[in-house]
Amino acid sequence: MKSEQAIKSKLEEILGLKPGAAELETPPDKAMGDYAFPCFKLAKQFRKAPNLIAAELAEKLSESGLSAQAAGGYVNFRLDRTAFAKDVLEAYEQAGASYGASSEGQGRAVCVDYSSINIAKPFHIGHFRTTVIGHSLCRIYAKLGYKPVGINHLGDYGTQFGKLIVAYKRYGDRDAIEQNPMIELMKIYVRFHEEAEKDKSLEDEAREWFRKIEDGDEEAQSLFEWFKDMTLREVKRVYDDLDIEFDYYTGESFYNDKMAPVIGELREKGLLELNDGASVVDLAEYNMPPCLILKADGASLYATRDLAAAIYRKETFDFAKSLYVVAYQQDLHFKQVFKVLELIGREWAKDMEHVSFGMVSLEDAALSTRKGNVVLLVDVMKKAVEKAMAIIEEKSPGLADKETAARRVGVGALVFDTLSSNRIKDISFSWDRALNFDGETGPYCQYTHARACSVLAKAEWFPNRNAAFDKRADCHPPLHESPNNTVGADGNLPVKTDIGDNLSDDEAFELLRLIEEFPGAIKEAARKNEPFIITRFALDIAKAFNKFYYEHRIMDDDESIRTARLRLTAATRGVLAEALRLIGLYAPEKM
RNA sequence: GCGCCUGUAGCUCAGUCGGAUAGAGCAACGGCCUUCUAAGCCGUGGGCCAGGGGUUCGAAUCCCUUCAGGCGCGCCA
Repeated sequence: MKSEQAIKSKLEEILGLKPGAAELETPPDKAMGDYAFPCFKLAKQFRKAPNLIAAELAEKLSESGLSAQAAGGYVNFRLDRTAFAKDVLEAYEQAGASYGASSEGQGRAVCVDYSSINIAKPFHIGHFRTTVIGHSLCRIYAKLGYKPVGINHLGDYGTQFGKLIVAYKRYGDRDAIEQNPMIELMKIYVRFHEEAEKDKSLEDEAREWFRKIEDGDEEAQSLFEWFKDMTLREVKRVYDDLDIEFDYYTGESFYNDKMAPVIGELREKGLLELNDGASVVDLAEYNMPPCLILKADGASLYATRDLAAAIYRKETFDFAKSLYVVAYQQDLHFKQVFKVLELIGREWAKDMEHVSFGMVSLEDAALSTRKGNVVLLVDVMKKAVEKAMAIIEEKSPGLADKETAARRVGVGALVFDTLSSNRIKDISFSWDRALNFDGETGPYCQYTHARACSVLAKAEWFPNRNAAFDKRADCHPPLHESPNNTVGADGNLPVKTDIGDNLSDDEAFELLRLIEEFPGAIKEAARKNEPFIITRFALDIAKAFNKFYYEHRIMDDDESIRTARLRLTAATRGVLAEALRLIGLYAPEKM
């Protein structure tokens, strides 16, 4: 029996079930078989004990040449591993760069609103989650044939900037701020809040300055632009290290002149009602508090801006999906916004999704810029890279371009750590965990990749070995830049060798099974908007490879064994590199 | 008060559509480098799946309920 699908079809045929009805499971112990079919549900239908059904089924299946065995109420199957190995490797080698890719997106846009930093606020570890989740989703959707549109919805609007100007004019030192913008701006911002406790007039002053920004006052405007420039300059360094590029930096202020139509439409459709002077959309019918659209003084609010932004994005990109990678504190806000869109007849409201995630806390205290209780991302990155460098100096002193390797491994550890549990879970930031390079970590996966590369290099099997490759020898590029189905760029290596039963051992089989599962894992990650599925996959395949590597000598003296194992190594390496790329990690060739 | 989310090993977390004996990593302890990278591999110990009821042949998983924690609930974003 070659594949899971073939087993299912046969079962359905014998039992007279409709296609797709038979579900297979994986037995708890490999010795039992590769797939299992539980017969308990059939007991009622056939009025027979499950173990009897299993026994009869196993007999019938065996008659038709399958390796089926009854065990209690289960029928266990063993695959024809030789044929399976051939199928999986050929599928991979044929697809090459596009293995796991699909065209289901048909080039349609998926808007991903993520990272969305605040101007003049430091990039702290709390922002890291939205940044890496959003980035990974962009790559996953691109893999499935969508066109991701990465939007950094800047927090560039609000009285906070009035406060900052007041703080700057009172306590700011231009040179100090130029030297170390985010830290210094944070300091004066914190000081503003301390002083404002004592002197309420500061708040009024701040509101006045904010009004001046909006009115286009020259001094206010230029100060604001200065804050914005410094923030973007600093944050782009972080994005460079993470290999992130945004398509748009259209922030909140971008929608200032785009809210009138939607407000008008709400009013026209009779959805807007006055309540204590404010204009709201009542959502009691949907078990939600009212959605505030306009303040009593007529000013717009957060929701107003998001409604305008949603409509703008639909009109501009005609998205298939529009995602908001924002912490779960805003669950209600997005529910309200989506509902209001539905109420004004935007049927595409169903295509919007709040990709919410848990809070990041610091030693049991919430992160708060205002209180100055932050861990800056640049500091964490710096420490991680230093640690990676120290390990490289110790273990691979001869490595070329150690700086790049250290940066990729150090940053990779942080990204991987952030993507290594379900989005919804809260995270308590821990230096120990973030800087751990052992066990289920990014460096572990990267190390495994480098190990595989090392074997392939030794066999002179490295894909695409050429001058360009040598220049970037520190770090392997994504799979799509380096299709490794071109095994033997030297042109003298056999690709279509007969695998025979050289890959029928448990360790090779586990790897083949994972390679086969990769395309499904990508789809599931997209369906759930959960990059963690890919993180888990990367760990699984890395573990399986290390086990394989330990149990079997890849560079065996026997040529047919060696070739088969090298093909498996090449495929594993390619899939692992691609999995890492999908969650935003580089896969170094050496480390 | 109301709503949403979370609760699995000392710690951090997996656990698919309800399936066989609940799995990893960290930390602790003990093994494995003259063979392809030891950032690795193997082993040992560690569990009332928060508690209680129910549905089911079968529940960590579904339903009800209690408890604990987090978040949100009109003029911030």
